[in-house]
Amino acid sequence: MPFLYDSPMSAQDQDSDQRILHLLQLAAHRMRTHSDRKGLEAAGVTTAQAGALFVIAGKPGATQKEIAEALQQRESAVTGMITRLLDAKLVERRPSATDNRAWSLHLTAKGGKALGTLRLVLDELNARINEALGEDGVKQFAAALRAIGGMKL
Amino acid sequence: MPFLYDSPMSAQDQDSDQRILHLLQLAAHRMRTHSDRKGLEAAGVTTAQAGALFVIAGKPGATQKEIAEALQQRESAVTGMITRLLDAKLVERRPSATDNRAWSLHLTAKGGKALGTLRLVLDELNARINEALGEDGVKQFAAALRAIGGMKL
DNA sequence: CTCCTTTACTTCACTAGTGAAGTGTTACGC
DNA sequence: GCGTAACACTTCACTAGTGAAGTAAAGGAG
Repeated sequence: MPFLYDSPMSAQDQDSDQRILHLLQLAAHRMRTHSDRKGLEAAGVTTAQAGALFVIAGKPGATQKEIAEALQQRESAVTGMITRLLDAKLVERRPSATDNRAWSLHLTAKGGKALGTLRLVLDELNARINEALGEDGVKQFAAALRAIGGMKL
Repeated sequence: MPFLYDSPMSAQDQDSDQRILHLLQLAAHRMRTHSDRKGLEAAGVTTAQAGALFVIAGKPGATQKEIAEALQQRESAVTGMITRLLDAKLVERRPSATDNRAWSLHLTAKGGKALGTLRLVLDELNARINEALGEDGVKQFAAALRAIGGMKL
């Protein structure tokens, strides 16, 4: 029955054909849950929390607005995140010296230590990705991700 | 001052050096929120819901276990998702004919229609990605995502 | 100086996921 | 057959995000 071969794209192939979009979500989700597990067991910190800690470490005194911009999220998401980080004593905040609406955020000693541990965990995972994709592969992959990040929507 | 050029990686570069991992999360999150907005306005359906609908469309009668496997999630996540899809009348379920523990899931007419609309939205976004990365770029990108999806963890 | 708009943050209701613990079926091994 | 292990699904507490609406401080333009 030759007709079967005339349409090699069977139903499930076309349907999983959210294509790149779906592959991207799947890969990101897989990496995220894995690094969540590793981060929690090694430093008691999730991937999302690590993101905020990295931003604050890179810019001590950062405001929530700045964190929201760096992580490409709404400020309401950052409010929630910072609340959890304050509860966990990983971060502390004081009123901004120059703007009474804003907070000035800083890592605690505990936060700095957690970040150090986290870095090892993430470096290890990044190394595995490097290994899987190869030197050039990683560069092209990063360029593609940046291109998607820079797409006008 | 030549020394400035000796260490081009300044503090914030190293800190955002969760590297590929972070870029991947950022790009995935950006695409997701965008397609959530588009999907909601065009078909009243989110990206995550679209995922489940695609699986069911590709395999009518699918069980929640099968959906969880296809989407690489826990079954508890699928319970929640299906509950919302049932509430929205996009999906219906009957007891499995062969296993009294399992449900047999099917799209409703409304679900099928929503999926059709969704496909257009996602195709459009995929097309924009194709445009941004180029023919070859997309192939390499997809290969990289698959490699990451297939990494042993 | 006053009005008005913008801005930094908060709150709320909701979607979406994890992971652990629990319920009830099914499927074996003997 | 019968007990027990594996399995399909559910529930719960929690993290993490959106988007809309609200509060109070900041910063002009007149």
